Amino acid sequence: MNIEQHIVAATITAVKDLYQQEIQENQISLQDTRVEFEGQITIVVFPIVRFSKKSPEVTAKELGAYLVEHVADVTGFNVVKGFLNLSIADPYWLSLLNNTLLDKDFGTFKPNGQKVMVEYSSPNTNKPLHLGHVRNNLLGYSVAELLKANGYEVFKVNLVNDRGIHICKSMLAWQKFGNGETPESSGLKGDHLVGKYYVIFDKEYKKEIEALKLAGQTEEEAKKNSPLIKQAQQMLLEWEQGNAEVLDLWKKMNGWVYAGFDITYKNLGVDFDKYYYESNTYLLGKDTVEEGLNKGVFFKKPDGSVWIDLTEDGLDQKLVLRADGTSVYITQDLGTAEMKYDDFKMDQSIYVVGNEQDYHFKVLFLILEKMGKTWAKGLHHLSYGMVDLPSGKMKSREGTVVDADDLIAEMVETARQKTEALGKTNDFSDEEKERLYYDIGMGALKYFLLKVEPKKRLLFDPSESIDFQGNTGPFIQYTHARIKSLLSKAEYAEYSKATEVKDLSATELEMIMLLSKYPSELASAAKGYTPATLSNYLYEVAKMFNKFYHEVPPIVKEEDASLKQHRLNLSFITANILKSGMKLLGITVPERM
RNA sequence: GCCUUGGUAGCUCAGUUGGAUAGAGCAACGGUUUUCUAAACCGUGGGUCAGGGGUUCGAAUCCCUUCCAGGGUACCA
Repeated sequence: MNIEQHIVAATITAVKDLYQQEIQENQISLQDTRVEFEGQITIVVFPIVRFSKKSPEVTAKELGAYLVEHVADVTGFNVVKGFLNLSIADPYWLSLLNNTLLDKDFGTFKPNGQKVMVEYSSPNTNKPLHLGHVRNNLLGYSVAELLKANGYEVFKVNLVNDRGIHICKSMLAWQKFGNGETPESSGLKGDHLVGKYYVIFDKEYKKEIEALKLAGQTEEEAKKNSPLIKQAQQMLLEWEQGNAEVLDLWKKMNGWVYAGFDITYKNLGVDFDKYYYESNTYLLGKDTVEEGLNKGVFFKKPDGSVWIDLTEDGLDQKLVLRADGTSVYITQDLGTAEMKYDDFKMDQSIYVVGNEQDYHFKVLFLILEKMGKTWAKGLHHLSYGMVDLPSGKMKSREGTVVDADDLIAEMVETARQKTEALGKTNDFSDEEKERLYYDIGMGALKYFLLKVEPKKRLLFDPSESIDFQGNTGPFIQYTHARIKSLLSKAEYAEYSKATEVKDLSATELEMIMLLSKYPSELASAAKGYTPATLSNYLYEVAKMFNKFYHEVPPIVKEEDASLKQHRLNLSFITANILKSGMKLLGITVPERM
């Protein structure tokens, strides 16, 4: 039992002894004591007043006296309005540091036997990745790692959208205007080359629409009648019929894209346990529709189209199969969900997809539940906000996107400039330097994106570079490197208890309290599927260490061996938390920088 | 129209099951290096928590309402 649990238990018996009343555990509210008051743990007494039938101040005083008498580590108290501030003796915190924080298993969780799938990235193979995809990838990766750290068995899955009319657009444009251009001949990364033709298609398509409009057609007619769009549709049809020429082109161009994606994924540091391809799954779901019809979950309209009526759930009627028997988006998602479950039998399945699809997933999950799929309750849409530019939305077709590869290169370059300006890497080898600039640049980028709550939209201004100071990745990386340097200068070999230490400074005490929260931070980050809370926690830890480091005399020169060991122990656990926590964000912390 | 998510300092963001005087960073201004890495530390200024109403001992947080912004809205994904 930790001190909080002792206090809660003692408060329950106190209410019994003092007021002859039964209070429930969840009615007792504990919080950290604000720094301006004495004490470490505060009981909010307002909820207890209805049991004591006395004023908040009197209740607090009686309870405080009771706790000092009955709980060993509570050594004093003071009352400010309705708040009972408890002082906990230093030996308790020292023992917490020596026995809990420095335990080898601190901050780790045992396997919990649960399986969870995280589907993320899920790119289209007609264009390169942009900043929006970067947010998706980092979020998915980090959430997967967080779940792993919490004891789940995790499967990372990438469902690649490799077919459809948009893919045919790139293919058609390349065929017509490409003159056989290849990544080799152009020097372009494969995904960028394909993306170039996607943009060309759109440009030519718009030209045709304009021409048709001049010839008297409406916008709508022109969009339908443009020869290019008709050819693209024809190509899609041929693809579905297995036309060898079309399939060859499709394979060739997708191959270019995958080679490009591999590089971007590697730079982002993300990985997958399994890839699914829509070219293999797009026909799935028709059996599910049949099953739903038999179960009476769906109904057929006179034209033959199949629907579900969700009006009783506050939603609309939703089409699940076209009258001609072909699939819509949700048809294949129904089938794919089933297939994924058959493959992995997971307890939870998380879809990392932007908030523009909130409605789609609400419907998808509801349908599966109505069909009686027991696993449907484990499905979760991790919805995140769009990344906007000051000018508004990013649009691939119009070229107003922040390209992922460009951004990564810029971040690394900025890291190089800033680091060299500080002159700290003069004794680094070239290889070490490159590695460091990459780690710092990516640290800045990843932290920038992950520290914001997923569901909030995110504003990125390309004209302002991402910070390297303050609440940033590099600040935390720097703090880690600083500790590592300290430990090595002090020839800190390994942890041993510093039993002679009797007193703690205010900052040391605060540090111990903060560090002890690491496991619960990991748990709540995983529970809420949000790396943002962990990010902000790690920032607090780094900030606290820098304060400690600054106000304490040089530890390396400390003559009191036990005090020195104690301070190094504190530094050591701080570095461990920063390193392992940042790793869950996908960020590498350098040993020196 | 309807559904949904947001709105907190000049900017970017925190803010726990409702708890004490709403916090950080950036930007601005001032200070700190004969002391273990100054990507750091300390300080100053900066707020109608979008507006209004309600519930409560207590509301940025819960409820109602208005405004603003994003997203969705029956055969795109």
